[in-house]
Amino acid sequence: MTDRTIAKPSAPTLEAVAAHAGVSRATVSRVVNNSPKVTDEVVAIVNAAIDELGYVPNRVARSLASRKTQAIAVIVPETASKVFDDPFFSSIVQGVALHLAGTEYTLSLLMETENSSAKTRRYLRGGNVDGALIVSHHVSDHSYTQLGATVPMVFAGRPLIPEAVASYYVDVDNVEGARMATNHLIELGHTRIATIAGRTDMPGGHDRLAGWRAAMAAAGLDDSLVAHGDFSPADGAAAMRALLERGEPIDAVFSANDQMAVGAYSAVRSAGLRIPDDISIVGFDNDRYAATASPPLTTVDQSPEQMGEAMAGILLRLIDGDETVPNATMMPLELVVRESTAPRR
Amino acid sequence: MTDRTIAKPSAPTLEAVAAHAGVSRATVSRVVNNSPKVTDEVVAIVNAAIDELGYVPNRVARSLASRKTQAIAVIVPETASKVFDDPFFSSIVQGVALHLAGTEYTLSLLMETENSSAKTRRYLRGGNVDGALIVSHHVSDHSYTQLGATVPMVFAGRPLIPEAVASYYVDVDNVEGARMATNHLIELGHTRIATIAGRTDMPGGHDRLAGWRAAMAAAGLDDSLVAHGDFSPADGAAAMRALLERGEPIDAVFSANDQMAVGAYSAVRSAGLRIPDDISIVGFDNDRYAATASPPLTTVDQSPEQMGEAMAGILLRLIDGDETVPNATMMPLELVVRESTAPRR
DNA sequence: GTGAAAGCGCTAACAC
DNA sequence: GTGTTAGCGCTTTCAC
Repeated sequence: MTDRTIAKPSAPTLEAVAAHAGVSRATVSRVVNNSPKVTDEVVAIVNAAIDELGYVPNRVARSLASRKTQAIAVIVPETASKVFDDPFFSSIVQGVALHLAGTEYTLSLLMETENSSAKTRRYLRGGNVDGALIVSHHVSDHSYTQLGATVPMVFAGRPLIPEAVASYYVDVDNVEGARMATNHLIELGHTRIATIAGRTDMPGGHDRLAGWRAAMAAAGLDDSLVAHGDFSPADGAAAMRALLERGEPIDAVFSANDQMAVGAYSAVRSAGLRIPDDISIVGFDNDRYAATASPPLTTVDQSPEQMGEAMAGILLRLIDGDETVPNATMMPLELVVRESTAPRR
Repeated sequence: MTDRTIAKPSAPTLEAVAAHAGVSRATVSRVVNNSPKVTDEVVAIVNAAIDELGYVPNRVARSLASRKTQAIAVIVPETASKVFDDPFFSSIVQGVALHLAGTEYTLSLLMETENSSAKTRRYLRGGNVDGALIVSHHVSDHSYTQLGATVPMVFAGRPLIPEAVASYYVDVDNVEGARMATNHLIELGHTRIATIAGRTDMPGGHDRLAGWRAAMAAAGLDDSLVAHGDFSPADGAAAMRALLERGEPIDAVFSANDQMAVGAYSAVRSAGLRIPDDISIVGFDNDRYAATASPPLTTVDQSPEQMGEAMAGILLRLIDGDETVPNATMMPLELVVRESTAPRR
């Protein structure tokens, strides 16, 4: 086999392969696309020609003709540093990458820059990709929804705006997760359970507070111990301090996310109290703050990586024209019990 | 004017704009591409038609005709989790994204998966992108070098294999950085300076050891205190332990990276010694381990973000056919003095 | 300055 | 099964 793969200046075209193999371009195209209706013999000849010439199909030409790009975009309307530092985002992208690895699709990562929203829209409408995944904490970014009619897309998280009802999204049942976390505390015998809630204008913040309320109500407990924060450790510390300063007894806390829970740790300690001996704490997210906290934080695991995988899977089905895809897909949530919670003394 | 912009299933084409504006397709194309040779009047008419129709050029068709994709790939032959967890990788990608934000280029992120090396090669040769950035710690991945003839590419880090001499890369002067770090220790009055070297089959490991040797030799100091590790904290601890067990006096240590330096911290303490009182330690990389270590680690900052920006800039010049781009571009290195180093007592 | 026409490299009917 | 013939939507000479 003359395997002379000399680096030619211009890549060989399908036409060159056809000539070399003595068949038509259509046949070469069929072979390249694994069409079943080609003689094994011809397939062999064509493949030999392909190898000999080192032919690689031009994806752009292919895309133009087939109207498929075999690429999807992951749009994260956040700065690059945020995207890489926030484990939620990075895990989702990881999940997407994982799912795509088993396919022929490639991934384009679009992050927000100054006013790149317009740039992103043009990108989406310019036929660069077959579909898009929108990942954001900000509800407002469901504004991309309108483009859903042009190109299939799947969102991470439930849309808050009503116009987006018809959009596709993958989410976790935050209400249920918060309920699980709170019930865990209740089962341990705690009765004075506070919550450090997040911003309620975000679906997650809103629903987690609702879940806590639901669990408290179901157990007939007082649900007045509420403080709010914006999901950062500093906010968690401040919220915990505020809770403690009320002077009312508190034997457990449910925090809307791990970062605030870890912030609460320091406030609890500054008050001379121990975790979990005096106060049990449960977080939400199971991010890296949770596992490395001391003591390790009991939390609700939402596996953003699985979420990313699910999003990619759904998008691909949408691209394939699957009409049976449900608008909402809920991911399972799991309580991870660690050492920050203990039975009431 | 019959301005019925009803949401058509298929996007308006350049042809539709031409018809709407009463000009030829060529003229519309010229307007879209800001050609100077079009009357202001005509430009206005065409732009009006574009707005009215909500026309967005199809990038794929454009790419096929112009033979430019306006996209570059960032290839990181590592698993997605590694890419996102290792600050070196994520910072480079951030830098690239930053640079690209000011251009019309988009970024495709390709991470390694099982046997995706072949997939990546096809991607590169398939005309998906105008150029590629290869970011890896593994020298072997300079194997992509051969493709450099097909599509422009820029590597992060100097190639170790000789065949790659003609490739483009951005790197830091590791020898100089190690020398700076070591000289800092020497200037503080230390004389028994050990080094925890990395793997010498990696350019960084090799050169940092060489820099330490050079500085020690220049100062006429003994350069026998050498231990090796594979860049992890555990390796750093083991290496430090080995150094200490020699029983020879040591008053300072230069570690080939921050992670090993932090590992050395624990070994030093287990031996009942204090940092920097008994032993001064300098790291390399200025990653997040360095800043959060206690005491904060004096280290050499290599700013991978700037490196990413530089790589993107160089690649774009290469794509533009700039013949004056040098093969090697060295990024400045800076010593960040923190509290892990102190004058000899 | 503007238009006509010829592709870019491939896929997709439609014949044979 | 295989070849023929049109395009996909745009850029780009080349005339005018």
